[in-house]
Amino acid sequence: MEYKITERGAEIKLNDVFNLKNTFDCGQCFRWTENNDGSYSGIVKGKYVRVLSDNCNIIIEGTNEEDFHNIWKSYFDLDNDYNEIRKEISELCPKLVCALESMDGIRILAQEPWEALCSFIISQNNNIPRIKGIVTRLCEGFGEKGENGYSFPSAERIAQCSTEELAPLRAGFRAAYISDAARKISERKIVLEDMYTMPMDECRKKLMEIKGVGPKVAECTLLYGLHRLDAFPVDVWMKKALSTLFSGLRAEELGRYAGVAQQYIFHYSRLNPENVSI
DNA sequence: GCCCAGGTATAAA
DNA sequence: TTTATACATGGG
Repeated sequence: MEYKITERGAEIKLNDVFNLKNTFDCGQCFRWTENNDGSYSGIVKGKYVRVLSDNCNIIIEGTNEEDFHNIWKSYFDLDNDYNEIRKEISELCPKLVCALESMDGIRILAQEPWEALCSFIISQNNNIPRIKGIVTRLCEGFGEKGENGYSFPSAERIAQCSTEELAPLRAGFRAAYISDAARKISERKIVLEDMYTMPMDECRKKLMEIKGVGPKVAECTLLYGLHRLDAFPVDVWMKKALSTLFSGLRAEELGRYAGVAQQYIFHYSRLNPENVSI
């Protein structure tokens, strides 16, 4: 990865392709919006940027040297070469080559842990447009207002909210889960940042102490919020895809990049729904 | 109206 | 330990 910081922002040359649409609209995040020209805008840690991509060349518009190093380099996983990751996955599991080739340029974002946890609690039994709506109302209602939009509200802020205050989110039964998560995080009964290095089984167990967090939400939090690329969210679709499209493939076969593989499997199964049903 | 949405808590087999 | 049902809401 090479880069230079200009007046415009960070201009980066990668070894692998960065496909914005596949990355931002694949269901791993809910707060990036596409602009008319195909670029995307979003806010992370209260900082707004616009991202443009031309295959391996990307521009993070509106950032500076400091934020590039402290936020964007890790957020966009720029130090990982996804050609290398795909190569490792395909050597470990040749069955997946069709999936790896089906969707070029996906990256697994390193989102903020609390935002990921909260977002995936909201995602349960829900669809992406409505998840985005709830997350937007959460930010506009309780986040900090900046020049170009709102930040994601802290767990401390949400923990202060009564049931009535959360009602405008129209999150349904998930509102109580959001409250419980916010309380446990703000009281430090659960410390998400510890989970960057904790053994996976401990992380899962700890996360599932939160009401409304089951195996799926726990894995999503670990994969997308703590960048644990070995996490492996399994839902109904994944179960079906593993047993049909990939003839009995097991998660344990996928190694340290299981989470990346999972993203490709999910996409491939969505592209070929007729081959997924049992 | 009816069905479903990358689930989970709860109560029953 | 496994299997059924309710859960709030809104878009198709």
